Amino acid sequence: MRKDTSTNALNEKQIRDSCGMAYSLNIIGGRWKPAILCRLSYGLMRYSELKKSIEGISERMLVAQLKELEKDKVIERLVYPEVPPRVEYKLTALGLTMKPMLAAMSDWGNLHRQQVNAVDEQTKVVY
Amino acid sequence: MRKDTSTNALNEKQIRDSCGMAYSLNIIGGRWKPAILCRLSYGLMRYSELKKSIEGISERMLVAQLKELEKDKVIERLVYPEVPPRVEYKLTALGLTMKPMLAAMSDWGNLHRQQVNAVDEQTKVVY
DNA sequence: CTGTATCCTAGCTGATACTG
DNA sequence: CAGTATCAGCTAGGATACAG
Repeated sequence: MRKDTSTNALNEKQIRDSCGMAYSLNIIGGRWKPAILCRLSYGLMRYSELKKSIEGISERMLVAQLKELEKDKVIERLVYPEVPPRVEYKLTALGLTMKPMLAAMSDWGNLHRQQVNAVDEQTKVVY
Repeated sequence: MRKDTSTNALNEKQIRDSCGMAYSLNIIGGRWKPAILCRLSYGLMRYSELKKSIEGISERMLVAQLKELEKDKVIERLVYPEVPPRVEYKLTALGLTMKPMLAAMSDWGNLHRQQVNAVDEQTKVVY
């Protein structure tokens, strides 16, 4: 394995890392999945709770994202055959393994957001 | 702070977490930024090296993503007024603080990808 | 070598209405 | 309550040619 040219040379590990990251993004990326996963990381919630808590999401998108997450086996759908119907969503065992990653992402985001606010806008804090 | 109803109740921390995560995704999300950040996390690279190492990316997208990352202050653009021109990209101090998050994401992705391969396809391993 | 400029497509996303 | 169905718009992304 040659040390190669002047600057940074590609190696297999970097390629794999990039693939892994892209793979994670495929699952947790997009506009709504972070919000869903974050909420479910605190415990199970039912459909209507998710819908109410995630401001601006349409039913169409909520259902679509939940389905994808279910397909990827990170969340689980629990249907109770009652009237009125009740459906709950929760992280699977695999989903729970994402918590460190999710935590790292929200931590960095919150920290950086604060810094940006502090530098650029001084007082503007939006939650 | 009431304990609220039957299942999981929203609280301020969850909202913030979700925002932080979405904020991170705004910066590192998309199809190409993970690949770029992963490579630069190992050290500086010049434009042509990035282009060559990231298979399938067009010049248009590479430039666009690099510009966004620069605007977000996570990478830095170093221009050497030479002939032929040379431009290098590297993580900023802020960009370096992302490394734990990036590592968490690539680790989880690689691990989960292996599991999926192991369960669903036995032998198929694509890098 | 390091980009711009132009045009084009596909799929994500939103709004709304409807159903078991 | 927990979804489906349909239509339409936007924008991220891709192909190609050109420029400093």
